[in-house]
Amino acid sequence: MRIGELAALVGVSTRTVRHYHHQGLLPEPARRLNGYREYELRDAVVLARIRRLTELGLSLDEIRDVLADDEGRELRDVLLELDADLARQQAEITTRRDRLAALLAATDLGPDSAMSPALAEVLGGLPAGGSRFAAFDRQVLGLIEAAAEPAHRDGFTALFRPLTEPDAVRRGHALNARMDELADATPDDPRVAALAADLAAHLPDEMVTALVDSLDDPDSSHWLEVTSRELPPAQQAVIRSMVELLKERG
Amino acid sequence: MRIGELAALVGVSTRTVRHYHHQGLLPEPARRLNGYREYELRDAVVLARIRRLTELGLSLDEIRDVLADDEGRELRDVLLELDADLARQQAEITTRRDRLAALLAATDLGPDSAMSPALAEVLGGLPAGGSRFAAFDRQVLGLIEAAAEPAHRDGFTALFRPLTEPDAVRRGHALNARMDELADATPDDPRVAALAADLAAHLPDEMVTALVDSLDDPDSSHWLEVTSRELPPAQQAVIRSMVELLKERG
DNA sequence: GCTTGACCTTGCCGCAGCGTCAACGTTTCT
DNA sequence: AGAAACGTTGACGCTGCGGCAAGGTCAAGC
Repeated sequence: MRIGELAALVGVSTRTVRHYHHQGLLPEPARRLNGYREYELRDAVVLARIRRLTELGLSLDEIRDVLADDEGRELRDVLLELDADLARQQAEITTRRDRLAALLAATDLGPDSAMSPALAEVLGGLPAGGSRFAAFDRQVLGLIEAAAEPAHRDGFTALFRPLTEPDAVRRGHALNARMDELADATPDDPRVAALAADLAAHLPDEMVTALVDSLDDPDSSHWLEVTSRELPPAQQAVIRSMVELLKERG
Repeated sequence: MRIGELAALVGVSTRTVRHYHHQGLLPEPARRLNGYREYELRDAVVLARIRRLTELGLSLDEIRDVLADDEGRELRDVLLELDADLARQQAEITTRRDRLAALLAATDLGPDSAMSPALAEVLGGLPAGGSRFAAFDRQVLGLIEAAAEPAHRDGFTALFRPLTEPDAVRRGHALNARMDELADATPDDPRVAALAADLAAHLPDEMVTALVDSLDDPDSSHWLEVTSRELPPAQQAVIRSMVELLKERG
């Protein structure tokens, strides 16, 4: 048998057969005088076994090990491990499809497409008008939703609750406006402390504890610092001051 | 923000961020005087969106298209297509796990590990003794099981039925022995025609039709020729003769 | 004898999505 | 001043082959 016949017999390409030779999976057969490889039925049997194992999802390395260890319990171990891996993949795909479905449902509703339904609702409550600070809110909320660890997500989302709860939208509008007014102020402006106090006052206790817990993690406090870094100084001062107040409460 | 901060914020490596720049997914930000990239919050938001889409399973190319087409129905189309793809993958993994389970169950039973339970049973019925031809049977059955198209599998497996059915094992033993006797005979030996007739006589009609159908396909008849090629001439003659008899019956 | 076409040979590039050096400059802390 | 921890570009490595290049070989038909 020449390589083309072997390949057709088993249902692979000649390129695949040569690849298996190169990887040491299938031993190189004898050559004819002209250099052609000359296969026997045994080679086809081995090749077919290799194919069956690859179709099950084993890597070529694993198959080489299995074939080398000559039919022992090695195969069982590899197969069990593979099954566990496949189970993991199944669960992963299910998760992804669930998120996809949620995302598709959200795109049917509104333009805030690439976010979770919960966040889209929150953003819908944010005043869309000319507030500069509301735009900042949106960016940070989007980041938290997409990137923060789930453990910290609740704490940080809490920071924005006073601006976004349904019966607080108008109050949130006012708070954002007061932030906007501080764009050109200095950090020692008296309105800074006043606004920080008002923001802190609107946070319910359980959210404060979640937030304070998050801030214990150095990664998270760095998160807060980096995101607020491009705000004007007075606005940064508001946030720092508010966080201090919350830490005292927690 | 420098690249390390950005990466930590979103939860990726700096290598990943640079890779996205290189692929045109994330625009290159302004540089500081020393050449360092200087990021803003907007970049983190975009990066986080890219991550969410990759985690859903979109390719970087697709994500680039989606981001470019700026939130249109493009996204919906891609997501729907992706969901279909994931559904396909799920089905595929389920199939593989089913086969894995069958294979694991088989390895619990006997040493003929990498074959289906049905085939393992058949092989168990084959005489294991010194018959050279029985060894050939094993090889070809293994090949058929693993490699032949399912459509042709039944036809070819049929060829071996007379040797392997439970109440025919002893007869099979005899037939194999008669094949062995022909190892050094010439194709015109009278025992060739006799053995071919006996083999053909033991095939039930429905198997004959399946086999003859398979032989209409040029691929399949080539299959038969290649596998028998390394047999001694008289044994090849038996098979050719038997196939002729079967064609007349079908 | 010559061409044509279907085989075969080796060898190297390409793919996706980064990880992982290498070889070097910058900033920051001590 | 030196070390640690950043940053820069660039190039190779991984999987499982597909595809191409640049030939050599062989059977059939003119």
